[in-house]
Amino acid sequence: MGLRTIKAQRTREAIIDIAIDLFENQGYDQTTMEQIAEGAEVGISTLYRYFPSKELIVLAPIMAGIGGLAAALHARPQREDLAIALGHALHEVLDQDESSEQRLLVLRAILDRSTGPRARLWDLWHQERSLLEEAIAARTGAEVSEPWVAITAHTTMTVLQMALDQWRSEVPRRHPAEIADELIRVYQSGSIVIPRLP
Amino acid sequence: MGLRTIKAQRTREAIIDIAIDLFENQGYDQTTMEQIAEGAEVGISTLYRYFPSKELIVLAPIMAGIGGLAAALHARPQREDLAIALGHALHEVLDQDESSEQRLLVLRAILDRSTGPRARLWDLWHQERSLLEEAIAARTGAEVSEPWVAITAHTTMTVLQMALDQWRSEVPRRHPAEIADELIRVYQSGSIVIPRLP
DNA sequence: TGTACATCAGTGAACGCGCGTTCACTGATGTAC
DNA sequence: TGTACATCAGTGAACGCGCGTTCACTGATGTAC
Repeated sequence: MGLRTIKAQRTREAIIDIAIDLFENQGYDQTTMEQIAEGAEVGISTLYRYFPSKELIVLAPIMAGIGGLAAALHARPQREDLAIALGHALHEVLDQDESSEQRLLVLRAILDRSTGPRARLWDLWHQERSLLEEAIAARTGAEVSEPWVAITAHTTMTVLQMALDQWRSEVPRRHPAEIADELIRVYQSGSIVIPRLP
Repeated sequence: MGLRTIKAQRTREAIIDIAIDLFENQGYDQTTMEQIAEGAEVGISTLYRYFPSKELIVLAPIMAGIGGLAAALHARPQREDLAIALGHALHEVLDQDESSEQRLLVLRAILDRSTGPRARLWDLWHQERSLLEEAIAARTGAEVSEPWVAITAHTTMTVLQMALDQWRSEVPRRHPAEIADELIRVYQSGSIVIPRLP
């Protein structure tokens, strides 16, 4: 990697770091792009070279971590059973190193307090689910329109989401993947209450 | 109801009608509050008397229809089995008259094309799920933190969401509640693929 | 190793834009007597 | 039934604000020879 690229990465990191810092301390809405630029010691126009919008400064690092579930499924060997492959994919996405875990916590705390980006995050989740549906269909040869495909995708995303939610609220924290396993066991126990026909 | 109230409702309806019309024909982002005010023949400040933001003009009618699942559950008799009560609640929320169904279709089409309000809608869904968790916990005496409560709420919301998604894509359209019933049957058949422990 | 040129990160200043707020005001509707 | 007052929908015009865009430019890094 050339020096130019390294410097560019440093700038990008600097922007994210200072932005998260400001968002955390004075709130997302109260932080202006001007302040971020000032803090990162770059011009405002440089900000927009790296991030097309203010929202994406917060969301990019989150999606780098959480997104990619569909990709993880694609990467599993073809002959592997779908349910098992989904389990592996979940684990891969939930395996984060310590430092990104810390950052994730801060980011989610910021999002909880700012509707705009939080809502945008849900939108990205929905896009990811859509991708997952396609990946499931592609792997099994099923049509995306078949109900079970959507149900499987929904359920998998639910496990992912619940695992992270649970993980955030725990003290002391277990590993997210561990929590996901527990949830999967609850599902498999068959004791789930779901709506019944009236 | 007094004349004053009636007139106010008319104004509110006029605003929504013209706004939806404009959003549909020229796009949400391309429509300004000024145009809406002009079309509804009121001042801009009047707009903000009825809707705190541009987004809520689109979302208010949607949430009036879809929201209220938690409330519907609360309204079910206490002694009724939870699963059955959830089934009823779903039906009540999905039972719409013909005209609101039509409007719902237009609204969702608008949302599909405009990230901002669509994302906000997901956020409202999440809030509704949160309310549903509380309602479930309250009814059963369970703690909100118990995993099965969250799973049940998630699953119920999923059925609701999938029913509406499926309904939107069908030609000819069945009744949404009918589709929900079919989904419930798929769930109960036990043939759902969910992630398995690796 | 040096030179000439290409590429690209970063600049900075100006600007358009539309959302949402504010406020003192008008006039119709509602109510108390 | 009439009068005096209270309430509240609607006005309109001005404004703050910050996001995102634009563009011609600089200077460091990269590359071809």
